[in-house]
Amino acid sequence: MEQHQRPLGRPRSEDARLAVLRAVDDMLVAEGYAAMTMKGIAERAKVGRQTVYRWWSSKAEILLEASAADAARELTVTPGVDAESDVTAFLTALRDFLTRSDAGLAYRALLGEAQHDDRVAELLRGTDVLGDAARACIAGVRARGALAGVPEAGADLLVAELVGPVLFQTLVTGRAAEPEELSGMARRFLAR
Amino acid sequence: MEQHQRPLGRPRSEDARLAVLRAVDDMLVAEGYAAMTMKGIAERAKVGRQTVYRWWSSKAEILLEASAADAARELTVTPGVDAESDVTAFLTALRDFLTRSDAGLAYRALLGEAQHDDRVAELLRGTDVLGDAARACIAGVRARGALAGVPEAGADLLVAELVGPVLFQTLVTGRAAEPEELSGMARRFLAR
DNA sequence: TATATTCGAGACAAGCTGTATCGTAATGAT
DNA sequence: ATCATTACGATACAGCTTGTCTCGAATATA
Repeated sequence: MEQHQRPLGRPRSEDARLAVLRAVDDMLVAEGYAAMTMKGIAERAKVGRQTVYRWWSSKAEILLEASAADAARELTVTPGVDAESDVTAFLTALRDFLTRSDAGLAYRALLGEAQHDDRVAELLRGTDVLGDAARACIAGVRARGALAGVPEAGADLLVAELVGPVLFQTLVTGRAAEPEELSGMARRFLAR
Repeated sequence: MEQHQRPLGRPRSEDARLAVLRAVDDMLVAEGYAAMTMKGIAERAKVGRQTVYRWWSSKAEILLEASAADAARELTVTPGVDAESDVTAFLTALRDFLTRSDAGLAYRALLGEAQHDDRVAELLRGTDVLGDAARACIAGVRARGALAGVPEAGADLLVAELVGPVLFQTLVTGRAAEPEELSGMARRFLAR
């Protein structure tokens, strides 16, 4: 009866996969998203061009795979002394992610591409790092008794009000929020 | 002494200029930003390719010129009965702009491009339609006596907290805010 | 008339795209 | 051991866009 637990033929090369992910990571920082090409990625990874196209259909897809894990890790905040400090810590992590981190640079590039490519938009909604991290933060402070008067129903709205201001500052003004601004946002967020 | 009030040589063709702006507007809706090319724009406008490059250096620049005036107009809100209704009206206009309007589609494409092209980022900050409109809204409600306890100093922060949530919903979740959500945002914004 | 600048049109080299094909390598089935 | 199947790196290929350059013609000023 033996069904193939492994598919037929030569197995996918893990070396090639990692080389491609690595190349994309490096090139994003070194040359920027716009200058990155599928051809350049293959050459930098020392990999056949067809091998890239076989497993990914766009540079956005590669970049997402290369940065999603880092993004989630950088946005995970360990609980502190109280709800307000937790929210402040999350907003600080969010600011650092969006303005300083390589994974954040990748996320911004992907979010940008999503604005004029529906396939990338879908892709990005499949792994909503920002939303997931924000929801985790909100669940944490709820477990502490904060936001008691706020119904669970409007969870998406809460996420938007928590993440939106910092996202706006990064995306449109290009300015990183100051610590006092972040703690102010956290205080007002919890005082609703 | 007669200094040239008009520069020497054949003057720029206004017909060609308008034809290019028109072509970009049409193509954005018909084919999307990604499919738009400088070559395609010139052909659609029935204009020489060099003529396009002579006056604009990228499709982003053309698109900004083609949509900035519409954007500013769509984000201008006439004062209503009180501060809260004014803010709600602004947020509603912002939502409609970002999710339904052609000019908003252009703005999202430009903001997206700005995330991986520094020249577009600079360009966009030169004419900050979202920020200007938000500041106008805030100045309006301040003239009504609202936000009295909030110092003028943190104006940028106010703009971010006003615009951020709706921008987040549009850009990352792709969802248009409900009217109750918008009025809730307006109420909380004024209650700080 | 002479000069200067723009116009539409198109040539041109360079680069990327996505697919196809080559011979080779690695794995499972018989 | 041999075969079938799939992935591998490498490369060729047509099609497209890019940005620059050139051409003759048009339209303005001096």
